[in-house]
Amino acid sequence: MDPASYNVTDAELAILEVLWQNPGRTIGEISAAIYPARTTARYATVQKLLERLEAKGCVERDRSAFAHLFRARVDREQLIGRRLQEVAEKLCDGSLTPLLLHLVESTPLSAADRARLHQLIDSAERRPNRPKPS
Amino acid sequence: MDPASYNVTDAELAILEVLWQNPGRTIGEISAAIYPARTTARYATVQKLLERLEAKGCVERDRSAFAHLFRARVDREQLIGRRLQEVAEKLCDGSLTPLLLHLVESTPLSAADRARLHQLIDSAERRPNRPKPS
DNA sequence: GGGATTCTAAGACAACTTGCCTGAGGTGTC
DNA sequence: GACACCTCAGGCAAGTTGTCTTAGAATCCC
Repeated sequence: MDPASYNVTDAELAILEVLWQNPGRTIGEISAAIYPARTTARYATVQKLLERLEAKGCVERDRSAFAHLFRARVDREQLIGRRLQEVAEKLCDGSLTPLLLHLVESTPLSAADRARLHQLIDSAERRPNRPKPS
Repeated sequence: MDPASYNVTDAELAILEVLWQNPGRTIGEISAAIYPARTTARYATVQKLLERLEAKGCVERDRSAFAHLFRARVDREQLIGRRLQEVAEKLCDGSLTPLLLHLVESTPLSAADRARLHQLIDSAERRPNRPKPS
């Protein structure tokens, strides 16, 4: 697995969900948030998953304290972007546009959604390159 | 693997690509299209992949002839839809709308793309349910 | 009709992934 | 110094994935 590939498994994602809501937690805290009973085995499982997440660049570890503190280095939007990119590469020759068209055709949209989309498309006109998510 | 899950691997996708372009082919023909040299081993590999694709409901087999004829039962759009659904379920609580918003914000669009999107969004208003892809 | 070719069917296989766990030791705290 | 909690290193079973082997049957061609 090359670094920064953000190829996150289900169990790893569960940990990221915890870190997104509570940044800077120890293994013990994360383990307690996911599993009700705090056993040594569960603890080690979380540890291993965090180790893999760190190797993938999805999590950073603060080793200054005795109990290391973990923090997510990727947010949900980045993961979404990565997954969409993968789908595009495998099925659409790398282009995201077919995905976009597919979603517009197949997603039921509220009036508010439609209005927001119109607005976003127009603002994209003035912003041809990737925007910062503010 | 439950049927109709459309969980297609890379090697299986390569076979579907062949079948999309040439419907109703034998294993030998598919094998020749993917691998230049037609060895027994490569033949058996294609055979196994087709067997798995059939189990997933992605391919149908016509056993009436001596050499079975294979045909894709899913098209590219269905695969795209399935993958997008998976991403939505894992990262967006099952809703496709966040994916759509993400793509509109991050995909560089041509003027023609934007015009087409505006039109599709408006036509979606009159068609709240899933359309047939004609 | 017999040999070569092509086919089906069944299964073995290694490499990898994924989620989980064990054990051996360090560190802090009362 | 006993106890709780921590790190680190590694093992493991089950599943996935792409590949290959083998055995035997149908077909083709001279």
